[in-house]
Amino acid sequence: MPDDSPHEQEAARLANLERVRALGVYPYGTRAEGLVSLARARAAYDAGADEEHQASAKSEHPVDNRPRVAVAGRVMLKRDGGKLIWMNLRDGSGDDLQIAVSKRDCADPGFEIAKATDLGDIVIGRGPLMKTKAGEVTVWAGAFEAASKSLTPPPSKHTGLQDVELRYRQRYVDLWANPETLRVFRARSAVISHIRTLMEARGFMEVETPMLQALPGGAAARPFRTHLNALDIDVFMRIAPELYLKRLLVGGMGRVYEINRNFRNEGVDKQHNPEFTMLEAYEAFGDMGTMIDLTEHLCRESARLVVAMSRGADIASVPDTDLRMPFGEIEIDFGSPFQRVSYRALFQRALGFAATDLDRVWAKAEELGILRKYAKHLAEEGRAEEGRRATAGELRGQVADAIVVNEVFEECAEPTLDHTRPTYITDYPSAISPLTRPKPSDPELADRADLFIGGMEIAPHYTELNDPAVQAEKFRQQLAGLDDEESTFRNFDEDFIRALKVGMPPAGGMGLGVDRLVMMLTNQRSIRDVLLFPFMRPE
RNA sequence: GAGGAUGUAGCUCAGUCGGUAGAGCAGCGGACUUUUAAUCCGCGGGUCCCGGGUUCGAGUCCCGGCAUCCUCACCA
Repeated sequence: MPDDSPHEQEAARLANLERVRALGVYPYGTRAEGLVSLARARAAYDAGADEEHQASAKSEHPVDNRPRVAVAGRVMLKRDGGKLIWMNLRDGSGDDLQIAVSKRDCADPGFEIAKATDLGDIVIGRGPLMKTKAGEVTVWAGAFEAASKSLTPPPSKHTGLQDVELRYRQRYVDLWANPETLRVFRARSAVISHIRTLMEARGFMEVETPMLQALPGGAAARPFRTHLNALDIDVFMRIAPELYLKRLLVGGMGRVYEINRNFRNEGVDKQHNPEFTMLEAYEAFGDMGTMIDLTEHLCRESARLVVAMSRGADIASVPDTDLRMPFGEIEIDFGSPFQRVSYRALFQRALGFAATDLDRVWAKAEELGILRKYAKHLAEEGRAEEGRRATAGELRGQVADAIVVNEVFEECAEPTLDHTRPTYITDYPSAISPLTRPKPSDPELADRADLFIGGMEIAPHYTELNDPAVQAEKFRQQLAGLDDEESTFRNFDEDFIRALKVGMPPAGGMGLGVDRLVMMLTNQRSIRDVLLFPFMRPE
């Protein structure tokens, strides 16, 4: 009798669970020996079938020496033909494989277990590989075992799991129901592993620095605050590892890198998750230029890896000309040399006047409405008359020119970059680069370059500041410009200055947004699609 | 923070003008030893996101709320 409770489908599965138990079989399986992935099983057929077993079939006394395998997988499809049951299994190898359970050929109680198998169950099949009339490689089960029960009905076998929210919240279903999801995360894992290999090959040592910090620094961002009970003090999740990695340079570690999470208490959108993965690297006696070479190398070789994976080909066989990665409506060219343009040149090209032409910059800022938020800030701080918007003339002098130049730059110049060509913007203004060494030839400019790919900022590169006096002064300037809320967690890092006084070698540094790079390489428009468990509001 | 869209069966989705809640797959019963989204016969399954309101009557209209997505703002 059909169960008319709301949990009809679960009840049916529980009934099948009991059918398996009644056979004297534990439905949730045990350790299993000799299993091969479905992809390897298929490969075993291709390798073994042509030579051995076909040679045997043609001989006078054919023996059944078809390759025998043991496979495990989740049941995606089931076609019960009465005394012969067909199923399609899926595992994490990125392949599906068909299995047939015949009443005649399968050892007891395998056939009865197969009868009681529901879509979504995990099963084990052992037997020879064969090809059906239609040419499909199939495990002809001599034994069939239950490995785990799925009490929950699976998503549609046609469409998979489409609901975006469910895909993020129930990634454990998304991963096996939607092959594309598994593809993205296999690529992500391989890229990060490959980056480690590339970094080690260049002599960089991986380190781990504090994620729980008493004094969050190294970037301009609001931190998460938490509490350390043992000492009864507030501590912070790190916003960047930079100040600790530089301490390691002082200590004599010449080339260090860290791949780990940063936490920033800010907006959540398609490009920002509260926690995200960053590669940060520092090279003693390098500079911005060596770092630029490094990120270009890492990005290009990561692209090569992803292309090789998609082809099932060797990484060395993929030429630079094939590194055109689809991203939405465009293709991003990772194979050609990355382009370079200076901050001021890009500004001039996009705006039609120089970044140093401050009258026109301020006028443009006012035209764009950029000044409004500063007027609001000033009003909130009581530095301007309340209820009235300060004019550009009044704001000028209270807001740094470089900040306004940069607002105009980000609004008007950055979007004009060719999204199909990864591009370094070089020679940023020193005033907005507090941890970077000013250029000796022009102290107004910093030895800093930012890599943009597909319209997204992927990585900044710096020639690091190692003069403790200059660094201390820049810290002071930065703190002076902060409002009350920010200054409660932004402090002058005395120990970092003390470390610089010990002497840090000249160095290049960079930070690469790993999630964003993976987005580019896997054609995902949202950072949530490259994070296994993106942050979600609690249900 | 503002605006827009979405929320209906386990999954994917229809639902017209306000008038008894629909389909495919999944599920249940039956048949079937080479099927490929198996097929054939039969059957059951609903907090229409939540809470109010209008109405004789609300999945549908109105108000409030929640969640997700998109755009913008904020934010390196």
